[in-house]
Amino acid sequence: MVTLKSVAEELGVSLSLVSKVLNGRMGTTNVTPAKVELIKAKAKEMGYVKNSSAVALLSGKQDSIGTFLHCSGVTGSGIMENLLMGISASTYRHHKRQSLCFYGSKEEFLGLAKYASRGRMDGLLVGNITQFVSCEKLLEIQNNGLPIVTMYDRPLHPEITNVGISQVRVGEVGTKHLIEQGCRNIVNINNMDDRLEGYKLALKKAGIKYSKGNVFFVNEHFADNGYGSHVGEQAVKYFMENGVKFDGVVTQSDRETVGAINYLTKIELRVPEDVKVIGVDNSPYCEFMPIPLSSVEQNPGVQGGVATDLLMQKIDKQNVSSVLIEPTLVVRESSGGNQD
Amino acid sequence: MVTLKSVAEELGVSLSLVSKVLNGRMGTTNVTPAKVELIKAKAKEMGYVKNSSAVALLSGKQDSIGTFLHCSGVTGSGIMENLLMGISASTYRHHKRQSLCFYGSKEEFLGLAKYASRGRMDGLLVGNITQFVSCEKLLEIQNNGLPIVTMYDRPLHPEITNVGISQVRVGEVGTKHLIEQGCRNIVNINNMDDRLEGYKLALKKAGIKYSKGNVFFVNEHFADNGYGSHVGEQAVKYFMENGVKFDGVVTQSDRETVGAINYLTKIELRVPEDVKVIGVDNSPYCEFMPIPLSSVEQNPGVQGGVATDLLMQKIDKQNVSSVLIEPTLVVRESSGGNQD
DNA sequence: TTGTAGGCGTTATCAA
DNA sequence: TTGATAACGCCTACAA
Repeated sequence: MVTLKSVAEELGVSLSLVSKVLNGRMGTTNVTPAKVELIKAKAKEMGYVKNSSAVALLSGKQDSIGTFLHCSGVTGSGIMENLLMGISASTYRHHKRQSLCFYGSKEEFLGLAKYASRGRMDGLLVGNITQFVSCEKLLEIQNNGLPIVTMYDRPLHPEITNVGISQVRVGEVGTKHLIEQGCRNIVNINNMDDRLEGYKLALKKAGIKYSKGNVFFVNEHFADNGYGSHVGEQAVKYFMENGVKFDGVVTQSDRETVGAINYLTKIELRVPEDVKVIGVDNSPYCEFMPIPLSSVEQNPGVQGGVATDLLMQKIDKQNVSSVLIEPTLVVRESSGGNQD
Repeated sequence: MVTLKSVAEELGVSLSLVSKVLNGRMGTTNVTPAKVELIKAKAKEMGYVKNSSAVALLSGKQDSIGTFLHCSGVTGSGIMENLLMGISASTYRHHKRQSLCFYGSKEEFLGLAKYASRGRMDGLLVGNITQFVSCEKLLEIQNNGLPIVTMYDRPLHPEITNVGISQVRVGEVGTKHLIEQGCRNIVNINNMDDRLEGYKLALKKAGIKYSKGNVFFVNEHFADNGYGSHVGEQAVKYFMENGVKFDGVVTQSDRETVGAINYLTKIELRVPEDVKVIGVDNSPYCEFMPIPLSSVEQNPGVQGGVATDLLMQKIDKQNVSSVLIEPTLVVRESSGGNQD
């Protein structure tokens, strides 16, 4: 390994001179410019690179943040890719490195948690979905001096900074859009209280009465949390069989939207002419589906970036508080937005 | 920060004793079992975690590998997610950490390259697409003692170990499948020599004559490399307008498959009855499209895992050579596989 | 059975 | 203008 010492010996100068020259720390004095160039050239020639462990040991800073993500997520939605890109871009901006780990079970999470300390990283980002995370463990880690920022829908604990997506707004934005598109009987596929609240809010603001019969509560029909296309399909089927009249469907994922549209098409209802549909995630496939899908974009990239920025501030001992990211409406054909 | 020293002082014992106890290195001698427990308990109570910088400095091992990925990729295909999962799982198995960085330009790549050395990581994984990568730089890094494994279709250089996907096989597997499904006039959307070779190979093995007119060479029609749904659409349109008769289409992505099917549907050709279509990537949306898509899965997760395993071997000074991963056929309705 | 010393590569301070 | 030295936290060999 090429060290400062080896460069210095090669040139017959002292180690500390090489260090100063390479770091541009020569104080007010002048080293011979020729010597400076010589040293720099030699270091480059030998392929010298600073040993980050030594720097970290000395400075007490790792220049690295840890990222623990639950490995699931709605595959194909682009959420994880975008989240990672957002984190990566911010990390790069702050000249830090990112140490990424996935976990799939509580054991794996606790296994990772062992390494979460100042001796290994300057801060920790935890996110994707709350499953398997131990709030006590995170508090313990933070109390041991490692700043943490989580990326969940809502904060796990008042003392742990969180960057979430406003799920109330997710529900509201989609519903509001369909209302503006002329829908008056909007059904909702739901498995999240906040989104239901947003749905109700939008209806209320438009003076439309809320009816419980217009909501398909996923957990009453499926063991899992839904989000798959089969849920969209079943929900629409359920509404039809129960004689619920509707001209709009607010789903909770793009997959559900696909399922809903597949079923509507099968029973010869036209989208968006007869029924308008909007989903959540703005998945990449939205734009090239036979009927392009309108969707509420949750902006995971922004979430990752903001979370990283906040973590950097926390590392710098600044006070930060939890944040909610606003979702964005993306209008395409399934809600009658872009017909030509 | 909790250090060995602080634990030792708290207990009034020596630092080295704590070190020995926590590492289970007490040799043949016996420390009082009670004392061992006491030390362990105290360390846990104080939240002691080994300082990885200090260990790395001492051992010369970072216990960390770097991953440099180009940030593009076919969004929504799940390739990047799966690649990362594969790398992550293997990294975890080897008790290493993964330092992830994305780059989008040559400058960014070279910016990352500066940090690629033994003083920061034990090895380096580079992949996704070859764009902006400097082969000379990688060679320089490797010559400076950092083992590298790339994840590209083909090796950049004989001295840099590569884990690729056999693109010849990708072309062959899809074509062969359509032949087995009864197709005899198979057209091909193409922008990759290896896949074209695979396409020809499959035809040859089946005794079907290759005709250049059956291939839509993407670069003759588009400035970019294609892979989007518009390419599939245009390609099918092109074949129709040129009077090419076909009963099967081998595309080079699932997006192209969607575009092709969209166009075929528009001109009232039925998939898979009249025309069978197969794509590449086995993207998550394949299974819930109105017509579920058959696809050739490139197994990026396996690629990432194998690349990481090989890198670990390289780090251990073992000789390794480049590897090609076999693609896998996934049959669904678009090729007439799963009709019910 | 327990404690001490040296060194990993770097930087900052102080001395020459 | 340049060089020597201590310190960061840990581990290993060796001394007591």
